[in-house]
Parts: sequence; C-alpha cells; structure tokens
Amino acid sequence: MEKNYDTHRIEDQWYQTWMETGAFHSDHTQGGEPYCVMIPPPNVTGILHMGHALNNTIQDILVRWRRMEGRNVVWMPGTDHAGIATQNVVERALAKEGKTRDDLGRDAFIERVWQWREEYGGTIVRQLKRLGASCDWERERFTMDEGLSEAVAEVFVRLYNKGLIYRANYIINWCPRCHTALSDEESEHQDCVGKLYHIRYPVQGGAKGEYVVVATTRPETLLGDTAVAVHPEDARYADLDQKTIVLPILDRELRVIRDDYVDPKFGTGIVKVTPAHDPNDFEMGQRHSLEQINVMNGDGTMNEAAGPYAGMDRFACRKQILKDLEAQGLIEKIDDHHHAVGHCYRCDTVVEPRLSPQWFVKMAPLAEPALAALENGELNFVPARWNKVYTEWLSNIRDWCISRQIWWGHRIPVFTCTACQHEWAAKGCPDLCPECGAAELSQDEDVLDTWFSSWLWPFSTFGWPDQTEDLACYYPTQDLVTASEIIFFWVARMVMAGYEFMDGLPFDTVYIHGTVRDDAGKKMSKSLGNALDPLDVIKEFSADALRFSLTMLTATGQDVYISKDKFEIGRNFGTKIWNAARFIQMQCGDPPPPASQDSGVTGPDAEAEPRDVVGLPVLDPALLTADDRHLLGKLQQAVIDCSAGLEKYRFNDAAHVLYEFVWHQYCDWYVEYAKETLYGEDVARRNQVLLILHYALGTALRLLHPIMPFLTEELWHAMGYTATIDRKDPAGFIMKAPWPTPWPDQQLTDWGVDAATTEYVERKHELIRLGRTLRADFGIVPNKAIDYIVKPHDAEGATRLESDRASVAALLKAQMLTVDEAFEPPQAMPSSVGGLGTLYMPLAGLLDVEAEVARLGGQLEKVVSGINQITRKLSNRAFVERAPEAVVEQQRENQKELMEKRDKIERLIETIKG
RNA sequence: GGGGGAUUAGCUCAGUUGGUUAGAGCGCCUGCUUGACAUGCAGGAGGCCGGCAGUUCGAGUCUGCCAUCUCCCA
Repeated sequence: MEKNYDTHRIEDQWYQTWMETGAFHSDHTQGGEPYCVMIPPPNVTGILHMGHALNNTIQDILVRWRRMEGRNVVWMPGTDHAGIATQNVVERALAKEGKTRDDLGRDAFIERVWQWREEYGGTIVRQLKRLGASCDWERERFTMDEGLSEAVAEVFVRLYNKGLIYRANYIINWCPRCHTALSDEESEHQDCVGKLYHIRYPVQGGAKGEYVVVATTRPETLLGDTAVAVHPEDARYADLDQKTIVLPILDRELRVIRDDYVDPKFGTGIVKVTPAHDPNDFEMGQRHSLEQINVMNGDGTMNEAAGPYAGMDRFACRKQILKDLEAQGLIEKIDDHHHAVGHCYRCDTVVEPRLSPQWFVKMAPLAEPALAALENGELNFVPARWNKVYTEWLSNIRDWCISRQIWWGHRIPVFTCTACQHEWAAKGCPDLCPECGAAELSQDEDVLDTWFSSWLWPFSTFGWPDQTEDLACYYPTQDLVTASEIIFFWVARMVMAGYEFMDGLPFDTVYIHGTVRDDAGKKMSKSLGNALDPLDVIKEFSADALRFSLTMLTATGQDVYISKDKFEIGRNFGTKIWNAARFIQMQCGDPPPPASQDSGVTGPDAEAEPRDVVGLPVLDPALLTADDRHLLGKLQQAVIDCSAGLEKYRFNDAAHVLYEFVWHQYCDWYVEYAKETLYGEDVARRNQVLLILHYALGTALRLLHPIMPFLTEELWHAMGYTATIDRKDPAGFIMKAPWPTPWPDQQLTDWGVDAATTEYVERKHELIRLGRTLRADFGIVPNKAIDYIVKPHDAEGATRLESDRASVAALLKAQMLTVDEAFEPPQAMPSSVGGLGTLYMPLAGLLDVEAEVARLGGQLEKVVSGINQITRKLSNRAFVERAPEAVVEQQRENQKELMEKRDKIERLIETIKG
C-alpha cells in the first residue's frame, strides 16, 4: 500500500466500477424485502450545493446500509424541469442573442429549452455521482419525460372530471418579471422596512374640507380603489354611512362599506378597498359586490385604468402619486412600517397581488386522508416536531394555483371547441369536439406548476398510470429525506397524491434534516457569496471526507454550521484509517501488491489467501489476553450502537461511535498493545492478534461503508478481505457485503469477554495515563526508559497485572515495571493513585517534597470535592428513602471507592512529608 | 400577530425515558522527527449548562416567566 492514498483516482475508479457492474441497480425480480427511497428531484438547472450534499449523503447512508442488510434496494434518481427557473435561464441566453421567446414562437422556444437541457441539464447528476450517490441511475427520470407527462395529464383529467379543478378570477401572486402566477408557497415573505402612507380622502357632501384618512403601504393601488371600509361596530364613523368618499386624483366616487375584516385598532380604523390588487380587499369586494378595477399590466407597469399614470412602472408611479397627493395637501403623514413583502422565489422580484383567471385545485378533500395518515400513525416525521407543521398547513389548506403563464412545462390539457364553446380535459391531442364533432379546437395556453408533476414522483417514476411490476414491488416507499423548506411544496402534496391516485401513502417516514449554514449562521446561497462548493471540498478533501464531516456535524434535524476547515475531520479520519490498515498489512509480511493494469490502484497479491473477516473468527480463548477481550467487547458495542444510531436516524451518533472505536479504542489502545506481540516471538499469539486486528478492521470498514463508501471499498480490496481477486466482481464489493450483526452472548462468554475484564482494562488505561502524567509532570522525556512500581489495591488486581506486566511496561516505556502488593517506598517518590493501584515512579536524586505535596494535594482536592457531593446526597434521608435502590447503591459504592482513594493519597502525603 | 428551534469549554456542537465528579472535535499550552500515521503521538489547562422561579429525594435534562439569536407561517 502506498503511504498516501490518492483519493481522486480511487474515488473515480470505484464509482466507475460500481456503475459498470450495475451494482446500484435492482428490480422486482431480485429477492429481499423492498426498500425504496425517492430522491427529492433537484432542478435540472441546479448546481450541487451543500444542502444537496447533506441531503444526498443521508440518503446514500440509508440506502447503502439497507443494501448491506440484504434489502432489495432502489434509490430512484432524477431531476425536475423547474418551469420558471429553466425558462428564465434560456430566456437569458436568448437575450444575449438579442432575441425574446416571442421572436422564436412557442414551439421553437420549447425546442430550444430541450437543447439547453441536453447540453447542461446533466450537471447536477454528474455532481451527485462525484459525491458517491448509489442511485439506480438506469431508472433516472425527468419530470418532462413522456411517461411522467402522461401521468400529469392523467391526474389532471381525473381531478378535472371529479370537479376538483376549476378556473377562477382570483387574486394570485404575480411575478411581474417572470410574467406568471405563483403559488402561495412560491411567494416568499421577507421582512422589509417600508412606509405606511396616511392619505386623506375627501368626503362627498360633507363639510368643506372634511376628509377621512386611510393608511396604505402601496399608494399606487389607490387608483383601483372602489370603496373604503370600516368595522361594523366602529361608532366613530357612524356619520359616514350616508355619505360617499371621493378618490383623490381620479375623483371616483367610493362607497363606504362595513366589514368585519377591518381592524378598528389599526391605523385610523378605515381602510381603502382595492379588490383587484389585494387578497383581503378582493374578498371584501366579493362580499359587497364591488367593482374590480385592474390598474396594472403584467409587467408591473400601470395600464389605461390608471389614467394619468398609464405606462409608468409601479414604483415610479408610487413616487409620482405621492408627489401629486402632497401637492394637493392630501398626505397626512408617513410612518416607517415593518411588514412582510412577498418576493418571487425564483428571481426575488417583489410579487404583485393581481386579479387574473387561473386554474386551481380544490385541496380540502385531498387534505383529509393526508391528515388522517398522521393522526393514525401511518406517517411519521423525524424529528416529530414537524408533525405539527404539516398538520397546521393541511388543516388550513388553501386552494392550489396550478397555472403558470410560461411555455416550459406541461401544457394544461383543457380544450375548448370554437364552434360550441364546449370545454373539456383530455389526454393527448383530441381531433374533434366530443359534443358537436367540430374540428376547430383550442388548447389552454398556460402550463402547470412544476410541483404538479413532482407530487406524483413516488409512482409516476415507476410507470404509473401503468400498473408495472416494479410499481407494485416498491410502492409504497419507506424513507423520504428532505429539508423543511419543501414540506408544503412537495411532501404534503405527495401524500395527498398517494391517497388520491394510489390508495395509500407514498412513504411512512419523512426525515427532515437541517439547513446548511455558514459559520456565521447565514443560509448558504450563491447570491450571498458565502456558499462552499461541495465540488471544491471534494477536490481539496475527498468525497468521503465531505460525507463523514457532514454526517458527524449534523445532529438530527438541527441546522449545521459549516466552514472549510470542518472537512479536516473527515480527511484526517480517512488518513488515520488508511494508516492503520497499512500498518496491519506491513505486519503480515505480504509481498507488495501488484498494480492493476488499468487504474494503477494496488490490490492484494494474486497468490495471497483472501482473509475472511465476515464469518465468526476462530479464536482460542486460551490465547486471548485482557486487551484482546476488551477490544472484542468494544467492537461488539460499536456494532450495536452504530446500527442503533442508523435505526433512529441519528447519523451523527453512528459517525461518533465509529470515530471513537476506530481512532481511540482500535488505534490508540489496541494497536499499541498489539505491537508488543507483533514484534515478539510467540507465533501463536501473534497470529491471534493479527486475526483480531483484521477482524476488527474489516468489521469497522463495513460499518463505515455507508458513510465513507470509497475508502472502505478500496481498503476492503487492498487488505484482501474479499474472496475475489477480480476487483470488478460485484461479489467482492464491500457494498454488497453483509451488514455486521452482534455476536450471540454465548460467543462472548466463550471468549471470556465480560464486565470484569473490561473494567480491568479501563483501569489499566487509567494507570498508564497516570504514569505518563507523572513523566510529564517531572519533565522526563517520553522515550527515556525509567522504572515504575505498581502497588495493587487487591489480590485480584495483582494477579491480573502480574500476568499483564509487559503490556503496561510497553505503553509506559518502562525499563522495568514491578508489581508488588506489599511495596512501601523506601524514600519519598512521585506517585499517583488509580483504581487498580498506586503507581510509583522512583526518581534518582532528591524529590522536591513541597512541590510533590502540592501536586498530590491537588489530586486530593478533586477527590474530596467528589466525596462531599456524594456525602451530601447520601446524608439526605429523603434521597436514601425515595430514590431507587440501585441509584443509592451506586452512590454508596462511589463514595466508598473515593474514600479509599482519598485515604491512599493522604497516606502518600504523610509518607512524603516523612 | 401565530408557531417552531437555539442558548452547555475560547470556537462549533453532542448530552435519547430526570440519577457516576457534565462530554467530543477544533483551537490553546507543554513535550515528542517513538520502526502506521506531524492529516500524527503523549500530557495539560479551560464550564454557576442564558437568567429567575417552580416540580422533585435529585434538574443541563421537566414546567412557567424573562432575555438574546434564528427559522417558518400570516
């Protein structure tokens, strides 16, 4: 093995091999319980960002883990057509050529978008591959594919015929830049400091100069006012009921209406009503049969109805109108005002509420089963707090505006007969009117919201409306992994579609992960310029490092704060594992492995026997030391804890378990103990230790594979843990190896892995640390050989230590280590008290008595404060009486132990003082 | 305005149903080119667990209020 491993070559090579061998593919003919995950389809215009990296790392962990467990796994990949975003991108490209989409015409423009997609649409998919995502790429889908388009049309026609789709003149969110309606979810509210303009509206027929004051944040909309409103019980304006108001500038006569909507405490308690430009005013207008006057064009300029302002941009108009009102003395005052303003989620333009004919889906009937799914426990969010968010939204659901005034997307399949005006929905391209048989038909010009195809993703991707065998096999899927931002956009709607069209929910668990932020807590975004490009991180650190670091740092559902140096965690860990493996291989004396022809990546010698690290290791209990047993116990615990972490979606816990086991238990302690044996003469012992080293490494590699797929696959082969020499044989892939399971208790008992041994080794570690600290405290360089004496506290410790002397001596770099239960220091010497015994470090020359007393005094202080705490508890009668027996007993034991330790330290101090 | 989340070591964060003397990584200090690894090894310092009440034998953990920061919805 090479001293440093070439991450990029290895990662590229393994991904290619996995792809070539179809390792990610499965279908209904494969055995095993199905396990299916639907990728949240990224936008085809998208570029991989850290959010994607986290999202897909988590999915890949789940998928690779379940695959190793023997499940029949499909991870369905694909992209969505991102109607508005993609159209924007292509329009921008056209603009550079000095053209608009209208110059091309609808068909040519769509052709152009497809071209763009062919050329650039694969970017994010390639990036996901760099990350190591084990998607079933043979199944890759696109929401504009023929099959998915058919599903969209099928669904539209069904809902239309059921009466759940309707067209209405309604106030929608209009993006004046994209020239299209947006759904409520696509209009993002941002807090803005605006102005609240208080404007005087003269009263008709009142005293001269009588006026009322209305407050508005959008003065330009007053041109569309058709009434003013007050609260029905607001006595202040009782005299207004018989009067009318004059709209400034246009001199339109306005009715005074009374409506509950008006908050008498806000502003002056009187509001202007603009039914065509405000959702609340629209509803008031409905209730009072008010005229709707649209004063704006689709591009945000004022139209003819705006009179003198026709043709001006809405914001220019606002300025001018204020100027004009000011000139007429009609501005009462202008206050600063904080409010939330809708912005287009694609282009960040201020959204304009606008009256226009749009298509809607009636959501209430669809929401019912989706709500029930949560209540009856069929559906679960992890973490559970998202249950409430989902429930709230569904309980107050509003109809979904699904029409978009753009060209790129699924065209609304509604046709109108020119002859008889019959309107109907149909799949495909009907030739004749079903009513009158005329051939002159027109199709609705609008296209559907992109999410109208995404909400069908869990079944349309398997060929629905055809009842395919794969659909029957994999639907419903199991886990959905996504971010909270799209619970409304996507998750809830998929559940609704599942019940409506598949008679059942599309997945049972929704894991919601946090948002990736920069280390200042800002959401990472391209426009803020704080984005870390995952591809750069992969280049600098490796995909494995990116994945491990993200996993380790992301606590369940919490936001994760990232900066570049965080990825050192994963890189360093990878290096550590590589070197541990390299060390073991060096001990085996295997001839240097030959470079394979194509990749130059090294593998095991063709002559070498494969090493089985999957089956039960054949260990001779008579040859096992306490350290061996301790490690086996720790390995067992790591297997249990790692699986438990994954089961509970606590990926950071799983990562921590593996990090702690590999780095600290395996490398820091076991490998160091092992060196004594490996460099020694006892061949039987040596083989035993090598077997454990290999076995533990092999098991750790399998546990790590879902998080760090590349490094583990490479080492699996380089270490010869596969039965096949051929690196392209899937049977030899770690990704196909079985997931480690705990040994039966009896096995551990047979090996002598028990609590007493584990505790002994923990205490031995403590003793070694004490010895090293003594060294450090007395300025003795680490490699200077010195003597130590241990005085064990009891006979059992004495026996264990005596037979284990060599291992302690080695790790203490001791020239001689004496175990002596009766030891009494002939002179004052540095010492420390541990759980196993008292450790002495004889020093040549005189000891600084005062300094040593102070040092031991420090230790004593800690112990005494511990005793005080426990004693306080135990002397509390209520505690002893009411706390569980086991807890009290534990405290008593701790107290006893600490007191013994205190006594020993005190005696040491006495001795030294002489 | 409604709802959620956060507040623990200098920094970034764990801490699952309340129960050992509260942990990790990074950073910091000291010493090490020890025959896997300086992307490393050994040792060390560093915490009134945001504040105030309450429940309890016992609170970082549960409840209420307050403060600060953040997100979602209107």
